[in-house]
Amino acid sequence: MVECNCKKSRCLKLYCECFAKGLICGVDCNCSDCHNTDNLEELRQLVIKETEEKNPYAFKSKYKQIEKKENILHSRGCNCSKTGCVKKYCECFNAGTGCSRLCRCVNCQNDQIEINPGEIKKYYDRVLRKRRKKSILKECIQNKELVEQFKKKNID
DNA sequence: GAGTTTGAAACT
DNA sequence: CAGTTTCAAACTC
Repeated sequence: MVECNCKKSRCLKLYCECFAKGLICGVDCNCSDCHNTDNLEELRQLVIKETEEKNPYAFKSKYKQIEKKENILHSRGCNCSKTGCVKKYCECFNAGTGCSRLCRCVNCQNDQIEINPGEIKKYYDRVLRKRRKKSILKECIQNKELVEQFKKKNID
């Protein structure tokens, strides 16, 4: 069960675990000012679209099955510098998998997953973060009436 | 439970 | 692009 405790993201950023998994926030969430809801579906879809424009992999799984191996690979790698990748702060460790050449971690004490040099490109999801001039979420934060307009659209 | 630490996501 | 800030979860006490 995915649940979140977001206070500031309105649950429409990837910081929100529900949103990041493509889910609407549920009854178990303890979020504040949540905009990741059924009655704001249209706004939600717009933000999802924007997020995907910035990063096409945003809603794709970060975890890939390696061919002919049991291991799962974190396709973007981690960047841990302080925890040795042996705490749940590390997305690889948290997923119960090892680090690999895709990671840029320091003093890694996690298990290592071997990938052939030639396979690196195949597994690596290059995250290009395009900058946006305006985001619909930002507009909503600045102009609450916009949110109300989105809500009304769903009442009909 | 309150406060701190961490690294992904977001931003400049 | 690199450096910085924001964020919510992981962690500590």
